[in-house]
Amino acid sequence: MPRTPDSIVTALLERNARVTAPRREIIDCISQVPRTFTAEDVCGELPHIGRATVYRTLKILQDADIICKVVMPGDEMAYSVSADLDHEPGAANIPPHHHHAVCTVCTAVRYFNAEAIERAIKALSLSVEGVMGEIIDHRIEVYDVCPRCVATDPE
Amino acid sequence: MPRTPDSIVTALLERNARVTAPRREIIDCISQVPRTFTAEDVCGELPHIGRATVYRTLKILQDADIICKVVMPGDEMAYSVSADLDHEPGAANIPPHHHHAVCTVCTAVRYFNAEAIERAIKALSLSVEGVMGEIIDHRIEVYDVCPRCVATDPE
DNA sequence: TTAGATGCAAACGGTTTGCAAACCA
DNA sequence: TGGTTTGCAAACCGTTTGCATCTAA
Repeated sequence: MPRTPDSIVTALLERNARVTAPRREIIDCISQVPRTFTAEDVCGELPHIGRATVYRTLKILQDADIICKVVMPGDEMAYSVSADLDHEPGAANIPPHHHHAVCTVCTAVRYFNAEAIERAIKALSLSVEGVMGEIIDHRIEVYDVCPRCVATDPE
Repeated sequence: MPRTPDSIVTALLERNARVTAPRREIIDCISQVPRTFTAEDVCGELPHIGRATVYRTLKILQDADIICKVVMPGDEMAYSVSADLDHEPGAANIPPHHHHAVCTVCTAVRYFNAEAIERAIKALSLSVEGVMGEIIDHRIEVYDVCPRCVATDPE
């Protein structure tokens, strides 16, 4: 379930942040595509909005877990609109633990959380004797060619 | 098996890169500690070496898989000296697939490659129906408190 | 009405580049 | 000796900040 502009506006209001015209435009801009983007991308799309406003707005959205950073194949960072998982039953306001699959062709990001991987990482602390200490957190990025790009690409 | 300055020098020579005095100093500097570092850190430690030289040398070392980038807990990138796995039997010149465990206290990086995790990620493409396409690569960062810091820290 | 948000321009920090001098193989 | 590498300084690029103006609540 992708983020709709409305759900983002609601999330902003819940955090007592004002919903201004520039913010609405930025929200519409980034929720139109499932691909990763940078602050500079948004500035390019919305040249009439001040750079500072774009950067400040993206920071707010990141703090609100509406967008998050993903590591791209070349080690650069980019933003991605988070999946709309916030209102799932039982999740309260804690953003659920998740990982990213990034398409190496179109940069579309999909979210997943595989129990098997979580279990394997927990088991790590035991298996690699003396190497791993107390595991606190982890980050996983999977790079793939997404189903749509697999279907499109001739080879 | 951590990287020794000598093994790094050898790796440079193999790539037909000259081993100059500044490069030696940089190599000694970064192989002295197991912690992550930035270009700026090296510039701070070796102020008599030009910034450009530091940046250029680190880029060469990265291209040679002697150092690599790791994602820190706050999403920033930092360098880490790679484990000296290049000359393992059968590995030829292909740098072996590995992942990072980063200590959230002292930033010490350790390397691991758990088969269980690799298998779990391969299984992903089947388990999350229609979400994952052709998996090309992946990146895992585990954040922990390393054994040494666990032993040191009072709580 | 007013705390909060905007836009501009300037400052900032990290990184890259051009080029003459210095150096390693 | 000749092709690399260095160091400096300037350029560059993405990001942040100060401040006067504007605006959503």
